[in-house]
Amino acid sequence: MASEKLSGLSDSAGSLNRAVTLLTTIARGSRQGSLLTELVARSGLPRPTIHRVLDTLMSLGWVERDAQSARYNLGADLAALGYSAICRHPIARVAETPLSRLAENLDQLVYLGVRSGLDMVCIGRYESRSQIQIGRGYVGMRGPFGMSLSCMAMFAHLPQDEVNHIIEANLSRYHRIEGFDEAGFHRTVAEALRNGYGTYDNIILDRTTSGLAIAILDPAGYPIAAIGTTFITGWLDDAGKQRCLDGLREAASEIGHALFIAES
Amino acid sequence: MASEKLSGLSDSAGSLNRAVTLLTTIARGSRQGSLLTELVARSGLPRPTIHRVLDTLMSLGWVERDAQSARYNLGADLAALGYSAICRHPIARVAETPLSRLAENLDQLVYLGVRSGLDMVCIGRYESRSQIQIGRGYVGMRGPFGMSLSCMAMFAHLPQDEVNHIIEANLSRYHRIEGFDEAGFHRTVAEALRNGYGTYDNIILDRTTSGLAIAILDPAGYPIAAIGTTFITGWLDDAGKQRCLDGLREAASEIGHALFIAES
DNA sequence: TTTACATGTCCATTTATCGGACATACATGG
DNA sequence: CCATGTATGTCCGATAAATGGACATGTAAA
Repeated sequence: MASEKLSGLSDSAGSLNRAVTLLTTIARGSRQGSLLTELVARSGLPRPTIHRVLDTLMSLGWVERDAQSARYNLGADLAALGYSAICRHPIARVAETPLSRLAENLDQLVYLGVRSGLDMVCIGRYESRSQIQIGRGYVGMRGPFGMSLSCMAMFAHLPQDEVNHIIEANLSRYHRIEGFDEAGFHRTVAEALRNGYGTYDNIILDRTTSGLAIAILDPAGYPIAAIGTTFITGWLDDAGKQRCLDGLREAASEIGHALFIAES
Repeated sequence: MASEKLSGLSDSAGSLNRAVTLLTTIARGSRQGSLLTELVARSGLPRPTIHRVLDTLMSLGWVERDAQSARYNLGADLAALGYSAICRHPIARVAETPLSRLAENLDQLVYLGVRSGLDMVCIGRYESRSQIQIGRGYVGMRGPFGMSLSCMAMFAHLPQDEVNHIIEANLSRYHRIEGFDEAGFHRTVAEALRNGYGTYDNIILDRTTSGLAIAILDPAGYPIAAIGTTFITGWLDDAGKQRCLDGLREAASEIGHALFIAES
């Protein structure tokens, strides 16, 4: 248990790496923040080191600590920097219109997600007018890459090596999730690779919802994001699923064009 | 010239401080990113150090470099972390509804901004249905604190020491802005302190627009954000301005309540 | 060719990081 | 009341990393 490497790449630059590892670990935790002990367990770093780095990060405003709960959380200055970083990566802005429209047309919840290292981050959630919204994801939610619908769509376009590497590196994290079914997971991944899009039926976290997802590709064919939609299992027949797929494909293509053709 | 201290607080923890300074410097620059030389001039750090730290930040995905322009910019992984940081600071989410409504009621552009150290960061822009949108600000824009409308409203609620410190520390940055009028600036600040809200008439950057702003306070009375609205100078009479102020006050109070009373 | 500018790299010196070990605080329970 | 477990705070010598002056390269203008 514990002691994963978060980066997966470089090992240079000590304290900065430690800081990034810690911030990522906090981001992976609950929205209420994390206790120091939890960070020790999840990051695998020595406790005094975490303590020291967190002090530095707090003095920089990148980490805050709730007075009551003593939980560490991402700080306001990091959020402020986040706004600047986000506005230079226009994917969410470009996706806003087509995905809001799609959610309305399908009358279903639509998600937009990107990969960040070994994680999947939800960067958009578009609700329909229906009272019933299937899904508990929220913008900013971060989980192990592979555990959400959109990941399946991206697996279908990632090089096989990369898929294997991600799954292998994240397997211990998958197993920490209650009700994880490894055989079912591998079947779902294989199906995604075969279909070229992501499907999601009664696997992993949720036994009553299904979903479909399509990747957004850069000009080289590499998946940079994915959009997915969820519904209650059995509520859509094949024609309904096809309508979802068509809508997702159209939106993905529209977003890809806006990103790579309209750019400068 | 150049060589400002960005932090203003701590001097411990070498490389991490350097990294944060650099990221902030990049965020302060144009949306297209910054050349290494520009970062040298604006950050005041030695060039080899910047070069090295940027390499590290690039290996972490926190900084990217455009192949053509050779400009450094905030990276995708920093943006992803930004989503997580932002969703733990619910101000923008809470502000969405009241400020969209306000923009519609006033039929004017409404901004939401927060302070981050010596900078002001725009974290919300709410457009009316009018074809005429007065203002070039965008979400993620970062500038020296004191140069925008919302800062005036926050000055009115900051301790005098802090006001003086910010202005003194930023004065050289103000002067770098074309057309900066120091006397007019000080008059505007004094007026904000007297009124308790921010006004903005023909000063600083823009000679044709005016604005009004109100701070959002935490329970201790400390300003955590500000909302402002802009219009063409002379287009509003005193009654119109009063209507703006009332709307801003109401929205500020609503956001403050949602943040601090509804919270757990 | 010369001058100027932006960037890339080296490496001896300096300095901060590292983390095991120890200390504190506060529950719970026998 | 003390033993036990758990979460956190701090010290400090050994170690490893950051530092930045100096030099090198590539490129465009004079």
